[in-house]
Amino acid sequence: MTTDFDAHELRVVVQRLARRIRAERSDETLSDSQLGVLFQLELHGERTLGELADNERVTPPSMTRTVGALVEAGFIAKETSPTDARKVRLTLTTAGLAVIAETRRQRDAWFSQRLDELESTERRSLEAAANIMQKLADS
Amino acid sequence: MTTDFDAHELRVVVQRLARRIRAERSDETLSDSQLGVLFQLELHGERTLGELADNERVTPPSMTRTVGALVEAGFIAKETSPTDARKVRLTLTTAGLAVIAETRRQRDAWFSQRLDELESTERRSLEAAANIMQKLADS
DNA sequence: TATTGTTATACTCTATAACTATA
DNA sequence: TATAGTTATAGAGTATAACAATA
Repeated sequence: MTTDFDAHELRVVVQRLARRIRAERSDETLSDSQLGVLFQLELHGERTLGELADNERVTPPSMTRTVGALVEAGFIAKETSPTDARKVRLTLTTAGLAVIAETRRQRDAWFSQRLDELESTERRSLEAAANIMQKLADS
Repeated sequence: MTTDFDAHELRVVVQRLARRIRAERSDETLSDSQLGVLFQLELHGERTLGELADNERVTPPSMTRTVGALVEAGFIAKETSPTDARKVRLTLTTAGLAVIAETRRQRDAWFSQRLDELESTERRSLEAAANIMQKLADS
């Protein structure tokens, strides 16, 4: 079919672009797993340790360690759940919110700049493709 | 401007899709760094240890270890450079070529399947965007 | 002397197994 | 008994520092 194109080529370019974006993070104070936890908490407001471990696909012992570092750094708060004393309730602190905002700002900065350099038709192409890629990522 | 859209949204979806593709690799016998070396050797034919370390952005001691594992597994061959005895010349073996082909096949399989489920207009959108993303990744 | 790669050692992140506290 | 989380311990992967071999 004439409209078909190479799945391989698209896959590779998506992975390459993701690596390029990732390399742009200049502030290296937090590991990927630590950032993942902060973004989870931003999304959900509060989470238990087990929920975070499931979401990030790591084991509970790993999450205990990751959470411990974030508590020590002052980015998240940890307290026993009021309804079930086995559980721990984790929430973002003000400092945690700030570090998320700053990380996002850094990551977006490079990308925004590149987008600004494109033709408007190219931006529209990307906008249309973004929705389709969202579907692919969710499947 | 009405044609502008959120750089943040596009960045996130690219990263999410890349993670999704990556998660699809079912054969977990090789680490990411090991696979990176094999793909480098496929691209360049032969490399020295230092060249591989630079390309993969790791230190020479790390690359010594990675290369050692690949030599032991039989995927690459290691010999002293004929022109400079300080250097080691690394090349792919037949088994190395095979494992690259299989990895690529696995990664493409999931993605091809998802693309087949799209409308042809959606595929055309992605095709157009792929070229633009290539430019972005190269910038 | 400078360069290429290796060895020694340590740190980070992750895992499994065994344990404690609570339901 | 089952569940939530922690502690003990080990295995990858990476780094810096010190070293050996070669240019």
